[in-house]
Amino acid sequence: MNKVLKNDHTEETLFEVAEFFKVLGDPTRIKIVSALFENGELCVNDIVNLVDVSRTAVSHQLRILKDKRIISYRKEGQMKFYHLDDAHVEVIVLLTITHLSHH
Amino acid sequence: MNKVLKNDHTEETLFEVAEFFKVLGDPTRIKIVSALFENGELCVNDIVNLVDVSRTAVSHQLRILKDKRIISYRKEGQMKFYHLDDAHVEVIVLLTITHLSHH
DNA sequence: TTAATAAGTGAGCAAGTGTTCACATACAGA
DNA sequence: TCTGTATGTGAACACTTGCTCACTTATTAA
Repeated sequence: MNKVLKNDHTEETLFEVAEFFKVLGDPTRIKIVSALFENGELCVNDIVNLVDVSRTAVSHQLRILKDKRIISYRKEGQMKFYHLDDAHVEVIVLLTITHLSHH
Repeated sequence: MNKVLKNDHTEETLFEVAEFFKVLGDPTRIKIVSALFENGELCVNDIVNLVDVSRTAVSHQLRILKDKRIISYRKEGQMKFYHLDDAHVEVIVLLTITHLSHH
């Protein structure tokens, strides 16, 4: 109690970490992210079929994931092919799955 | 599009992953977790001082973290010393901080 | 037993969130 | 141009969430 308490990570950094986890902390969004790192690239319709959520709801969630730089897309004709923006995300999710399976 | 789409991780597993991320996806809770892995063990009062949130709010969040098996405590007299329940959590958070800093 | 300290609980409420509905935009083919 | 397909947007709304307030429990010391 009278030892010096540490608080190395800044308020700002931890807030960003919380923001990142909050985005992945939704069933629809984590399903989208999982579908993307298992298939590499998917158009919106494929995502809708895989995650079993309405087209509109998927669109809204894709925007949130895009805004947070977790995914991006490649346009081809009238279709958009989404993919993970950063391999780190896959590592973090897989590590978490491993962690939870050991519980 | 006509290739076989993969969906290896079960709905159930992904839901648990989302639950886990949701718990860490709150500024107060991530600050508590961060304070715990930097100091090893802390009593409630120390946590209150470090995270700058009311005693009551900290109590509520400690309960959520405890229910999700992210932290546990050791009782000593009238005080409770909280600590992380699993080293994986620290790895996941630190990996995420690294990921975000490369952005 | 009384008072003080450490921590937790439950109701209430303001703020935030995810979905749906109706509508809009963008592109391709006839 | 008109039609169909692929995708996105904004408002509305029910549901969730994190905080505060008042109160409670547990432990220790006087």
